[in-house]
Amino acid sequence: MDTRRPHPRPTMVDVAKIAGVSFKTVSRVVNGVATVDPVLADRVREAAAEIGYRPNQMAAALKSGSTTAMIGLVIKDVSNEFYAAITQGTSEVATERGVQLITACSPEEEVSEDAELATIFELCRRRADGLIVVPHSPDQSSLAREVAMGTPMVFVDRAPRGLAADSVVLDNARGAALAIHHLADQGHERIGMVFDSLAITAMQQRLDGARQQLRQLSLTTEHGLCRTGVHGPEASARAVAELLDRPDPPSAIFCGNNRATIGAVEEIWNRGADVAIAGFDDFRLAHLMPLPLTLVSYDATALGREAARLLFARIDGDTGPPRDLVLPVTLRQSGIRPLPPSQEER
Amino acid sequence: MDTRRPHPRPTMVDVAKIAGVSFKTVSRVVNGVATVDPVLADRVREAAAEIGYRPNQMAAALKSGSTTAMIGLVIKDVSNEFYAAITQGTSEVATERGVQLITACSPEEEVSEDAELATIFELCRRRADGLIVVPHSPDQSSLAREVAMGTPMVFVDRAPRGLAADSVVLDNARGAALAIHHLADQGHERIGMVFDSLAITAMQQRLDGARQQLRQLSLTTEHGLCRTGVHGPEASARAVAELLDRPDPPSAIFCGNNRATIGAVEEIWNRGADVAIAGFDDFRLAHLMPLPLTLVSYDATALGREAARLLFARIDGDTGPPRDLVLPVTLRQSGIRPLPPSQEER
DNA sequence: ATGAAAGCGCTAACAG
DNA sequence: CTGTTAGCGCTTTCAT
Repeated sequence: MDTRRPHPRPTMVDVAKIAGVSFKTVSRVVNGVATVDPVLADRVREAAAEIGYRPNQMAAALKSGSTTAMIGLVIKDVSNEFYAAITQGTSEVATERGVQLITACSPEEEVSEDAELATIFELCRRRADGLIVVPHSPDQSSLAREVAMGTPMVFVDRAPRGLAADSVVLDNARGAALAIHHLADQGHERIGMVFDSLAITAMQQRLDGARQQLRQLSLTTEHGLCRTGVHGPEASARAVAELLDRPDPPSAIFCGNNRATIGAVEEIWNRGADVAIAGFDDFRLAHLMPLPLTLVSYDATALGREAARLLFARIDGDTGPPRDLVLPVTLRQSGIRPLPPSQEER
Repeated sequence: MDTRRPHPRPTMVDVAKIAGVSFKTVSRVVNGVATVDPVLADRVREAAAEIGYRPNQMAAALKSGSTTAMIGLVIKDVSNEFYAAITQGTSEVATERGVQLITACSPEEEVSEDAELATIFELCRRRADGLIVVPHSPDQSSLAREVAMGTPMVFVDRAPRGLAADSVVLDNARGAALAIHHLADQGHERIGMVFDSLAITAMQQRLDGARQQLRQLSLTTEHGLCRTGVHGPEASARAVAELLDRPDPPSAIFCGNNRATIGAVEEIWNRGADVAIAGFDDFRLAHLMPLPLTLVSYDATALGREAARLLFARIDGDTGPPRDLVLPVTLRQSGIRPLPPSQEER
């Protein structure tokens, strides 16, 4: 492979030659050190502009103890609204600090534990100043050494296991409880539930929160009304169909995440059934869904933002005990009423 | 700032010391050079694993002519479905090549030309092997030097101006023409139009395509029926309201992008008006919109994927003339009928 | 205020 | 097959 560049990038030495100074003076000017003769500084800047000099950030970062001014973000899939929001939040804070974001997403549906580890190690090889990880592996203990060696990590949406590190998560149990409570308030006594895999901590917490609230309200928690391991809208639509086809169908459905909610909307709309829907996660266009929806809403961007803040605190030397931030959730009414012009409440 | 790391990252020398070899042998093992005594190689690997050695990729990339194995992606806002898809496509191809993606998004609504340039230069300073840019500035001529110095760039959604570089764009004019043609087929003779700022090339092309098709069909192109500079769903809803409040309202609306389409859906649904909607851009959940929709659809992920392919070809030394890839668009019916159980066509 | 020399962690000639 | 010697582009002592 011919790796010669047409016009190789100029270095400080090239600039120095043109400006007629030593390359150290160039370094000073580039770094904005004040103790440089203004005349020389101008000459250097001129020379730099003339040949299009761009300081090599990677070379600068090589000096030990210095920073690469990059942080890594390990997520599953940016095209997912939830991860995109996290990315956005992280990116905002990083940009404020002049830090670049390396986004490493694993496109595969099922991220293997090894793949996730490999991605994280790769980011360590690049000497990212820190990592924000939305973990999918059950255990993070193998990362302890990387953290100890100076790559702080913050975990999002799921606290780390086997590793003392910061995390930012949602108040999952409470959100689910709120939703169940609301449905019960509406008079529903048989509530069906649809959850993604319980291997996802958040999902387990939501299920727990919902179950506890059901018990507290003395409503049924029979197993037949609860589907788990439901992945994606299509699977959710099928699960909802099965629930509604039971001899004793639920009159309301609680969905563990937005994809499940969407599947439920599809199925219930297609049947024209009168079944109330509540779901965890808000989503864009929820307000235009053809059915009324009760959603557990929260600021997904804040997950990324807060994670970034925690991370930068660590990068800046904070050595306090791990912090677990729990972001609040609220209940929100969404969706539209089936008949456009009439504005009456249900 | 105390930048000491608790346990500084070990280097090749550290590994070499433990394995009792020269650090060059470590280098060979790490790089998988075959000509190493298997016994020594094993000892090196063992030592490396023992102390958690991670080769410093940045130091390796310092050697002239080598690559950083990172490419930059310059977009406006990942939380936008369109950009997220581009990111996803780019990421997939990059991952295949073992290349990391630096995502640089400008969170501001109005990205200044300078900010965009600064972002690109920053990525050059980091010596990204190449850049994928969704440009918002009107002119790219100031990037010529960076390209000449070895940072190839591929532009997405908009061809570069003042710079000979590859681009991947949509067949905007054709998509708009298709949509107009379809509306005309449905019997609509007065078609209103809502576009975002025409400074966005794609928007101008869509308008041009629509206008030409209208003329070809001998339909009205009166200025009062066409709104431009409409940014976001709310503005679009207002624009649509104005169009519908005219003494001679259109019976159909064509929207220049998905955000405009969403605004139109909101407004038309709220009024319960019988107005047909067509729009550029497909979007998730379009199939659950409460009104029938005709959408100009395309594979947004492919934009990123093809851009990445072009970029890697350049990185691999392709010096052919710039290529402009035009990705096809198709018309798709979406949305649902207002009354759930009845399946009759309109 | 400026420059010379050393070294960051690694790769790439060259020797041994 | 292995080790030595130079750099890569920059920052950081330490002199001048």
